Amino acid sequence: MRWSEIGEQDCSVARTLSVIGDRWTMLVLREAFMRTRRFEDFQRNTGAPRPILSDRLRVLVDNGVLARSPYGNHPDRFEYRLTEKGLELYPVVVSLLTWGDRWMADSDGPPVALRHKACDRTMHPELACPECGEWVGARDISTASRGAQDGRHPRS
Amino acid sequence: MRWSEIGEQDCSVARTLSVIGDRWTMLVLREAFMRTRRFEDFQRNTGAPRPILSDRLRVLVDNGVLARSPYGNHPDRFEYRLTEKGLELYPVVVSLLTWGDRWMADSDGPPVALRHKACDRTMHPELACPECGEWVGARDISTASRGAQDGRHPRS
DNA sequence: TAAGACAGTTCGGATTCTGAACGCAATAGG
DNA sequence: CCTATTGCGTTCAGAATCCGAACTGTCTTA
Repeated sequence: MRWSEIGEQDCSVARTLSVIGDRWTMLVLREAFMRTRRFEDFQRNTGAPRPILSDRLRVLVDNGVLARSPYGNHPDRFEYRLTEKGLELYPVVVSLLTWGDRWMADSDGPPVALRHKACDRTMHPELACPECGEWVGARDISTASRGAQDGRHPRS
Repeated sequence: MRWSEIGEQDCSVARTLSVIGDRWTMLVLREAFMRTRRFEDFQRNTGAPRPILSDRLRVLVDNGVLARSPYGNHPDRFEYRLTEKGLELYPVVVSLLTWGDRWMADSDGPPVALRHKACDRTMHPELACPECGEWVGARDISTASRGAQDGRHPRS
């Protein structure tokens, strides 16, 4: 199977990756969450080659994760902002950051700290069950696939 | 900048991606969380080409995300299991799944449901602040970078 | 008038990916 | 005993991507 066909899998993880699973894309999103909006800034901060960045921004816009809107004129200039759909990728980016802080940090400690505005404390968000409020980890959850009687075998 | 140098950025997201940011790797992890352990099963379920899968498994093992242990003999056979380090990637995978369920589902609904064992309910975990217990989204958090006086410019 | 910022696009060599085939040991079937 | 079949990779060569450098084109600033 080709990478370009992964979105066809009957799996929400695969379908998500078909939009944001490319190399560099996640770094573009990191920047977007850090309020980067312009091409040059995305390029400088992510380090992505220009043709790649150009392509990734296009894909994200086509998929409604970023919105491209004009901000200057003569010559026309555009900025890229997260849409509501894009903002909901925050848990993905934060989870990557949290894991990196825990397992990949060097002796200087985490490069960036997260502060919860409401309680004014530094922290790493964790997953909890919205039904009962308990914290959840890998061992607290089981999966049930939609019936396989349709001949397909969903993965997740 | 080349993708292979991504881990050199002073950023926890980038360092995490240097381990799990390759194409196919996330699908391998999805399988690992669904209790897939053998090469053939990873291959069948992810659809990754064999040489790619072989490489990705090696990288994950080298980075301590998966453990490779013998389970048969003559010929030697090995299985791949998540380590503690690997299990902590659960929030990343669940977040991808949640976003896919919300934004990429087809008319059949989510292919797989998550059940919280403790309260026996179907749900999607959400992020909360471990300090105060409040639910948190992108707008509830601010970032503070380690001082830039060292000449480096951490991204996150 | 010249230089620089900005937002891309074009080009071609360098990397990666990918499907098909192979290797090699054991096991199952006839 | 001979022949699949399963399992776990590796090898190979053509195809697809990547990526650095250079270029385009329009304004702004010196």
